[in-house]
Amino acid sequence: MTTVTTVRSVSYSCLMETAEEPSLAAIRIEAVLAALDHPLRLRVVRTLAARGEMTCQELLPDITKSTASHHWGVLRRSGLVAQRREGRYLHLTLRRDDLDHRFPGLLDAVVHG
Amino acid sequence: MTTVTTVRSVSYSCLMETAEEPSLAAIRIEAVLAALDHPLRLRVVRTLAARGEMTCQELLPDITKSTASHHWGVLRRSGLVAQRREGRYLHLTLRRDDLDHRFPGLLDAVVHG
DNA sequence: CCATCAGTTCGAATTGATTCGAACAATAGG
DNA sequence: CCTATTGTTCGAATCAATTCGAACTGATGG
Repeated sequence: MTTVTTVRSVSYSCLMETAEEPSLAAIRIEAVLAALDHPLRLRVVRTLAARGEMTCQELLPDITKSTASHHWGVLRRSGLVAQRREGRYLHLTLRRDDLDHRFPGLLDAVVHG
Repeated sequence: MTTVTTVRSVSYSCLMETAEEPSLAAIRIEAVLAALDHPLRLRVVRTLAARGEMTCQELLPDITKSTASHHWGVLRRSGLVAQRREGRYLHLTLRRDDLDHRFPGLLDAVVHG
C-alpha cells in the first residue's frame, strides 16, 4: 500500500507572480466595473478607502484563503488595488491617485454610494 | 389526436409593467455597477450617451428580442435608462441628470473610458 | 534543518448570469 | 375584425463566475 503523492513540480513555475497590476494608462474601465460587481470586492474597496493600507487577513478574515486569493487577483488585475510585500504579509492599498486621475469621481461614487 | 394548446391566461397578469425604474434617491450603486458589467449593456449606455434617445431596434438590431428585453430590464431597474412609449415603439434614454446628480463623474468615466 | 504561516494555484463542484424559442399582450393599420 | 409588429414573460439550456479543499511556494523563526 503506497501513498500516491502527486508532485506538480513544473506547473507551479509562475507562482507568486510579481505585480500583475496594470500601469496607469493600461487600466480599463471594463475590468474596474467587473471587479466592483461583487459584494466582497466592493466591501474591500470601501474598507481600503476608509482605513488605508491593510493586510489580507484584516480585510477578509472570515473567508477561505483560496477564495480570498481569487478576489485579490481580480482586484489587482483590474487596477483597483496595489500590493506591497512585507515579509510573509501582503499589504493592500487602493490606487486612489491613479483611479482619480484616470476616472475622476468614480471612486467617490463607489465609496459614498 | 388533439393539439394541446397550453393557455397561460393567469400568469401573464403583470405584463408590460409600467415604469419599474427606481426614483432618483432609490438608485443603488451596486445595481448600476452590475448593469454596466456586460459588453452589450455598456455599449448601449455609450451609444445613448452619444446619440440621445433611441428605439430598442436601433440600439440592438442583431440581438434576439427576448435577450434584448432582458438587458432593457436590467438597465431600467438599475436606474441607468428610462423608457418612453410611443405607439408600438419603446424609446430609451440615459438618465444622465439623475446619474450625474447621484454619482458625479461616473457616467463620464464609463463613457470616455 | 524543520515546522509554521501567508498567499497562490489547480481541479472540481456549485451557483449565478446569459441566451434562445415559444407563447403572450398591446398597439397599429388595413 | 384580422394581421403584422414591438416588446415582455416563461422555461430550459448553455455558459461564466464563484467557492472550496488539497498541494504548493516562499518567508519566518526556533
